[in-house]
Amino acid sequence: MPTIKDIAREANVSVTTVSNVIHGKKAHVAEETVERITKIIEAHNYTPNLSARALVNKSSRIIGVINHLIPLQQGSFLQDPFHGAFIGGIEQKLRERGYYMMVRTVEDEQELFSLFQNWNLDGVILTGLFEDSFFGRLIKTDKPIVLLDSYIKNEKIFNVGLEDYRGGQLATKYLIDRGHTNIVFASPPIVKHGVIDQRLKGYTDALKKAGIPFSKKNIYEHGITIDEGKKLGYLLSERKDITAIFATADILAAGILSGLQEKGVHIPADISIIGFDDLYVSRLTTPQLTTVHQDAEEKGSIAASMMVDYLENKLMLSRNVVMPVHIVERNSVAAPKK
Amino acid sequence: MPTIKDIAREANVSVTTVSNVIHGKKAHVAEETVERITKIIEAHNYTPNLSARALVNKSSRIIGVINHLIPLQQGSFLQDPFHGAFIGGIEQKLRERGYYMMVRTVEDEQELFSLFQNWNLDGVILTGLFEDSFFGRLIKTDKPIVLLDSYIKNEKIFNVGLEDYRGGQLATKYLIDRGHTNIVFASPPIVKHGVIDQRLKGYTDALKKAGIPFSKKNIYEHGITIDEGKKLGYLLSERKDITAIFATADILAAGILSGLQEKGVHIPADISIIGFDDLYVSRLTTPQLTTVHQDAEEKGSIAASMMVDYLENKLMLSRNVVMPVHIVERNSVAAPKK
DNA sequence: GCATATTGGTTTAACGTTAAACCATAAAAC
DNA sequence: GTTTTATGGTTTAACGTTAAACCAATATGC
Repeated sequence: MPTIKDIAREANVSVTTVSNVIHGKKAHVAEETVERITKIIEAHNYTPNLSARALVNKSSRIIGVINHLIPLQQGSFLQDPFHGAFIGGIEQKLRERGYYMMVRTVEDEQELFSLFQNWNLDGVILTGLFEDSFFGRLIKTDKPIVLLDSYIKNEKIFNVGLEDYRGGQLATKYLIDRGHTNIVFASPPIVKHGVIDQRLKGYTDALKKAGIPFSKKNIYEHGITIDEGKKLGYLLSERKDITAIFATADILAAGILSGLQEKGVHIPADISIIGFDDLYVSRLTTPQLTTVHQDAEEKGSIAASMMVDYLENKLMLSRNVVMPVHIVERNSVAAPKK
Repeated sequence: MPTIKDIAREANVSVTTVSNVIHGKKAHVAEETVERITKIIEAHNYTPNLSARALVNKSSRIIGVINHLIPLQQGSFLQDPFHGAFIGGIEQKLRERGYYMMVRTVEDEQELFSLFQNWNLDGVILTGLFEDSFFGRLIKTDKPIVLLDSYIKNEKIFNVGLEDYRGGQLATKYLIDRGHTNIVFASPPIVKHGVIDQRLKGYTDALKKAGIPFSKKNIYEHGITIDEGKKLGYLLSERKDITAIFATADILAAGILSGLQEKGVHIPADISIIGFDDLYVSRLTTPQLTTVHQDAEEKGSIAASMMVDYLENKLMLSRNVVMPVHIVERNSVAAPKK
């Protein structure tokens, strides 16, 4: 409630002097005055109005966490556990470093840019799919942009990604090493230059290395919900030739698992499944899912750190962090029946 | 990038006239002028600076979505699927109605109040546990406060809650109706006047109605993670006397299920389990969980609607929405063995 | 034909903060 | 003993927006 003017009045100084105290500019204010003002500030629990600050500084300490609405998306992106964890990681780190977070979905570049300008955002962390043109005006502002899992390459844009290719390879090799040769690749729709695309490359390369022919019949693109997974499970229960499934999302894997089980298929005895993500989902199924681990929360934390490090001119580790993956062995994979 | 001044200059009018056009105050501006200015605004993609607006209006159109950090909480509250869905519901509704969302964790009343004042927040939606004193200063501002699942009663505070008592009763009765008499109540720590407290009352009352004696030995308070649930599952596998478990969170139920199964207990043949929440978690386990359904996303949506309705002087349905629960029957409950 | 509305604006101050430029007074320099 | 430099401030303008108060020209009332 009190403003800098109230503090100034009570201390019998100008607002500039109070402002100087707040910003620790000791050059122009006597030690004694600093103390006096500090006490008054504390007594009134005064904290500066941030809208006013944003206005004059053209910087708000707000980071926009933005999701690009994709056509088929239903519900908020926050409901998906991966994004929940990711944004959770961002929230914690931003708070720790004294920044604020505005979460929003946008439909197009104009909406993104307006949001950015109107709130004097200090940077944006973006999730979803974008084309280069999406950033045109944003880049010119020289404010930091961090993308999640993007394969767009641009000097001015940061990225926090994952070893998707390696993950795909690892998962496939894991199955091959256990004797599987007829492996289904189940995924949400494959978008050029997207993460799934990379995982698919890992899959095909792993097959190639093992001398196993690639079959288009083994690629299934599906919606990424439990129910869609289940349907796919029913479908796959008809495929007597396959012995293993690589699902590029745990939630999908869980659905498939459940669909197969309903049709009397035993996992992993009849069919093995390996997932991707290692959200807590993967420990809920019976059998628990063997899966490729990634740390969504850590991704968020790193995205926020990159942002703030840049804003504060700190040394940045990298402009393109690629998080490692590893396989977590649980109980959904076994050797194929003879 | 352009400001209202730029628009005014180009249209050869004062900024007030532009402002009037923006706000649709036709009283003082000629139809022809409105059109001319509108065109210029559109040509430049001009949108008003919201920090400046917030400053003069003392209102930002930002709603704070605030979590009160509880001592033992690890990680961000966003990671928990219930909160993810809840906040997802808020996000969608606020966007739909032209508001912004600032998500943040606070440690104490001072932090909450400063955040509120400094950003000229239009209202706050709070999750977590609070005492009345937490709202003292906030209430005086007459801005809307919406609480999630709170049993604090205060004329000035809105609430979006759940039929927790009825849920507890329903779940317990469901088990009793199927022949169970020795029923464990498993929950996170029971806080006075909290949701769990209500569910517990529902449990005890259902027992009483059925003439089943209440036994303190059947109450287990535990951490609310899969691993904690699992441990509890191990523990409960020793209790040869019990035939059913009512877990007041699906995530806990899932953990218990898994712990019991590891010890060779068959669900539901040996022990029945009923959960609470009906997050998608409950469809992932084998067997799938029978559970008390609630709609977290809808709760968020309603919380946001109450907020905005109040801000816009719309008729509000209620200041204390209590969402209904119902039981979703799946496969984790059966009659006890003779 | 003079007072009164109406129409279509403009001027001015304010919101709370920051920062550049300015200004006394006292101490130091030579 | 005048000039220079610290020290410890203050004054002023600015950020982009809104809204109350003002004003001139024309139309209307009787």
